[in-house]
Amino acid sequence: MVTLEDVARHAGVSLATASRVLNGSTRQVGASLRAKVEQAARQLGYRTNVAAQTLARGASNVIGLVVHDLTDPYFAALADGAMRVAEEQGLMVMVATTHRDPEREIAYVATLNAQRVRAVLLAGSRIANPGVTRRLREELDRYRATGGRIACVGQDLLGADTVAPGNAEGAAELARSLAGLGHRRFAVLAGPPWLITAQDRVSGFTGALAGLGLPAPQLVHGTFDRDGGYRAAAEVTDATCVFAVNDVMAVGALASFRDRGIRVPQDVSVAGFDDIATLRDLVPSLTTVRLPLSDMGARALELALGPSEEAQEPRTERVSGEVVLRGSTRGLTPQG
Amino acid sequence: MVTLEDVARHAGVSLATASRVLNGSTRQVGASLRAKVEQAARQLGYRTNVAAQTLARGASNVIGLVVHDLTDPYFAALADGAMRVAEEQGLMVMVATTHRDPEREIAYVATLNAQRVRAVLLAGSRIANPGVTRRLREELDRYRATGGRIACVGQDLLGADTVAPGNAEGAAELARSLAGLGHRRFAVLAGPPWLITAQDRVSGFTGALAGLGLPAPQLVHGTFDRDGGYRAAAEVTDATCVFAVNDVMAVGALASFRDRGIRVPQDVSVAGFDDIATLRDLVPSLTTVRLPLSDMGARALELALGPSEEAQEPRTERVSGEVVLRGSTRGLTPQG
DNA sequence: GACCTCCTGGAAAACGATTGCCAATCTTGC
DNA sequence: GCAAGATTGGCAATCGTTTTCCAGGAGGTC
Repeated sequence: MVTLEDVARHAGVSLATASRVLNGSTRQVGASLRAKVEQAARQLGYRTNVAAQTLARGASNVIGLVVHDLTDPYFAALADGAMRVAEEQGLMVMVATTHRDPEREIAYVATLNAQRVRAVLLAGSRIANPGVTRRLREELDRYRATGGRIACVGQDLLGADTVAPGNAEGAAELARSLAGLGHRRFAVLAGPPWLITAQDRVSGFTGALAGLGLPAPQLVHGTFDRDGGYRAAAEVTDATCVFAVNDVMAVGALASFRDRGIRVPQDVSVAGFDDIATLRDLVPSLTTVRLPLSDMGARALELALGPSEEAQEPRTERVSGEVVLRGSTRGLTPQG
Repeated sequence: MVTLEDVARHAGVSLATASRVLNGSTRQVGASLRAKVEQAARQLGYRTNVAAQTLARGASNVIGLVVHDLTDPYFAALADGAMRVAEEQGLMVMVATTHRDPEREIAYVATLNAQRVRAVLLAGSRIANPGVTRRLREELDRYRATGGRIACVGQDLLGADTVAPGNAEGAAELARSLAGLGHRRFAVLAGPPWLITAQDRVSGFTGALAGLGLPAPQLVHGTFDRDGGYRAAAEVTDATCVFAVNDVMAVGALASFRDRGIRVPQDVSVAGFDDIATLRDLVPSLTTVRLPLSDMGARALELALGPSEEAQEPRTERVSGEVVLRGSTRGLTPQG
């Protein structure tokens, strides 16, 4: 294991000089010594020991990213955006997946705190559970107290900088668009009642329908994934249009209808949310609300790394979704 | 910033005792002191400084994972499997995405070496470029020389433990299955010529056709992603069955045919490779070769962490793919 | 030529843990 | 009741950097 001391000795300089040459420093080093050190480092195959560097500097070059599930393209896209920014800044990314277990989320924040990561990004919906949220906040506060930076993608519930997708607004806009196509009787595949992202999308959707004087939609709860959409779709009765609160659930719904011989969009229209890139080639192509996921991930990291602005209010940056009408929804004659 | 020394003082014990209580040690500590230390740690909100721990122990609790692109579900599935094992072992995962740039891959290995990660997992196809491969090997050797462990998913080209999918064999088996359906004239959307995974799948496929006495397929090269499949499909002439060397390309091919009014499978059959979970709900559902991606990622990490078996030959573990015939391919009458 | 400033190089003190060794106490077998 | 052995606690060295401070030399000004 080659250490900086080896390099210094080999180059005939002091430890301090070697350090100044090889790792950024404000101090200048004379050209001849500088060359000697660089050559010695190359010859010996020296690699900085980042642990020692982190210890000495008191700051690491790592950021932590906590997501629910990397195989969910939603989180993969967020992660991709965050990693793009991280690379630009010369930072490494430590990824933790909670698989939707809030306890694990808390534990990972503690672990990332122990790692003294520069910033923690929390992606994914908060859950409506005051006890868990309080303990997560405590853990985050502990982290923040020692200089840690935090940003979230999702709801502004943790007193941290947040990139907040316009879930309610996007769903409302979608509801109005679908109503504009002539739909009157809706069902919502609503996901888990405790998931705030799901809640917001449901309430935005139903609120907009109410605003148009339309009857309340049928709500079917279930899991937030493909199978949840599949199962929930089977319980839909008497609707011309089904809104699944995310694209992956919409895919499940499409499969469910297909398996039962119900045609989309002829017999029922289906809409989702997120506009996952991998799913854009579905047939029928999915009407949805587009979120700029990769940019949201990137933006969240930028927020976290931005100027600390001590004691200032945490910033919340709203991102609005854009309704994209595609083949999975069809227009109805006014008589429906 | 609470340090172990603060905890020790607060508990009225020595640094050594506090360390032994709070971080695993073979040494026993008496019950009363142990309780005092634990309480002090809790009260003060102590979090181990992992950088210091890593430095003192000379070993970190982090593994590095190098992938091409996290938004590609292939890599997401591999990463998911690796992270499952990592969590079981109490390790954190640092993820680096190369976006298929081999220079970045080399640079990331150097960075992960500097981080003194316990193991590096290299996922994704090697490229057929001796110069780059040599420099990557040099960097890996440097890492290995200091005790680093390495495993790959893909080709056994780096002298490291490898989980090697049976690309050639799987493609050959697929070719035989498709021939069994009556197909005689094939096209292969072959991806980039320098990508070894793509090469292997192409050669396995064409080899099997030759073995059956069938004419060589039309080869169309292109990028390894959805758009590559889309574009390559447009150049196919006179084939009853198209093999895209991965599922994502097959999705592009399906879209291309659809856009041009060519029906799948009535007018042409399409097959892919990998059996990506997110794409299982496509219509027509994709004939493909299933790889246990998540398990492969998990296995790779297990190999890397396994007993070091000094100077032993690197182990290569073969994983075979399983042909899954689905709706995107149809049987032809013997006359074709 | 004296004095001051600026610049470069090195010695040594952190940074926050782990752990080898020694000493003190407690068991245990006789 | 005592020696030998087993436990337990603490001191201090160590891990590989960064960075503060100090010393010496070069260059500039009066």
